[in-house]
Amino acid sequence: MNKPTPNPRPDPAPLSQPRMPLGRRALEALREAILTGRLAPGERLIEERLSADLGMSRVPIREAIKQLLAEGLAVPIEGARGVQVATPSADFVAELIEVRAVLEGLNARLAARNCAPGVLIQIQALLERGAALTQAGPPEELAALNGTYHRLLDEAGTNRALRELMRPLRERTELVFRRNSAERAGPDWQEHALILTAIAEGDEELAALLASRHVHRAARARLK
Amino acid sequence: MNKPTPNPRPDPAPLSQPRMPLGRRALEALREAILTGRLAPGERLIEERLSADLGMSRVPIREAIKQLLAEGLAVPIEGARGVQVATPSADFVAELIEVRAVLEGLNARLAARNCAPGVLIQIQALLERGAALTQAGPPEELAALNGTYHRLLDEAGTNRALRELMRPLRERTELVFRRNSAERAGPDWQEHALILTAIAEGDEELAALLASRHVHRAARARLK
DNA sequence: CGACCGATCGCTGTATACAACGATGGCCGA
DNA sequence: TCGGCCATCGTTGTATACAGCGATCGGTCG
Repeated sequence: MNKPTPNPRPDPAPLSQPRMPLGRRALEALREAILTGRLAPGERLIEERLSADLGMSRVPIREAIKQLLAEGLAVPIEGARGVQVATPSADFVAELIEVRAVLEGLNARLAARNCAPGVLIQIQALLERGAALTQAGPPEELAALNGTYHRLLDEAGTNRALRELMRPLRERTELVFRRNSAERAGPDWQEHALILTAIAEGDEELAALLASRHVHRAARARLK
Repeated sequence: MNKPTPNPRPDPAPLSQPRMPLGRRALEALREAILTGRLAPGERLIEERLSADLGMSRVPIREAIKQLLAEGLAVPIEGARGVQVATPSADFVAELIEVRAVLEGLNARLAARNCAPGVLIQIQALLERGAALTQAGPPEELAALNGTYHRLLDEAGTNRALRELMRPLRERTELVFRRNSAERAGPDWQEHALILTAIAEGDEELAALLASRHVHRAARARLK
């Protein structure tokens, strides 16, 4: 009964089902639960409870929670043991936005400088689909589209270090703005198109400025 | 009620904090080992071995290694299980520098805008001590001074989100540049003084520009 | 009736045990 | 002699067990 698998499975597994380590599955499950609000901000993350919910032992859960702490989606409970879903203060959100604006600006600048044309075309197509859905599209589809947009834009930036830093930043702001994101979708997509144009024309300065301003504007619009 | 400690207490090194959780102690020990080069870049991190070395079980070690992965000081081994100390390629270092330059620029800008005078005075004093040590000081003392400088500058920036991002970035570049850092100390300290002056005068633009350029220049000087 | 004090319990920190997977080296057959 | 297969082992993934700490609640004493 020899299972000859000398091949180191290059199968790009359909995320999170078959052969992925439990720790990673737990992480994705928890992250998704937090970002969709199924785990509300301030809610405590109890290892035992979560392990029962997800059908695994506490060990992978613990691992996932530690990762969430590193990403800033969860925070240690003030003055006690335990962890809860992050509830960033308004001050802290402002600080996050300031950093994110600068980094999105850098990313747009790098994209304008280095981006391969193929990626630009992909983004262009995505933007058109997004603009069409802006009016009547189901919210979760729009959110998914937004995620894809940012992933492509990261790729366009061609800076892995930057990519690593931006992902958690985006998730943290998403965690805060999730509720009021739908209504702002229209202006957002318009600005995205402008940024893309600047990138396509190789105008570093303009692309950086537009991207940076976009972050500030989008945040302000959702805060009032 | 006396403490019946059937627990064998092998703490011959009470130096590293009395009541700190083991996971944190492991993390600090490993981080320090990596940054000082006692764990060389490319060296594999074996849980069992490290747990024996540090006198604890694999669990806290595992936790620490996961954290190092999140910070980028360690990376998963390509195409196999296991983790090794990071060995950033020249390309990746360039990307790190680009990001760091932007963030140090932002930090200097924020410091110029918001910094409390008390912190400035502290940094001023530090710089003078550093300048004095530049010629003949022992290398590790200079390194410690440099660390203190950056911590104070972070505090001056008054942005926690930024602080969180910068620390691992600095450590990753430090990991690469460790060897050739001593000889560049002189010019570094001079530039530090210039940046501080700009901050003290509230000149955001200049402070940001100087800080950003300083990162690029220091990196270039260490790469040739 | 109120406040302090102690037992209980829920949860996390840590250790140990076991399973699974891949790598390595030796052995056998061609 | 060389190539392929098999046993073994090293290392990580996962589960379970236990200890310790803090919070909560009930009881007793002022």
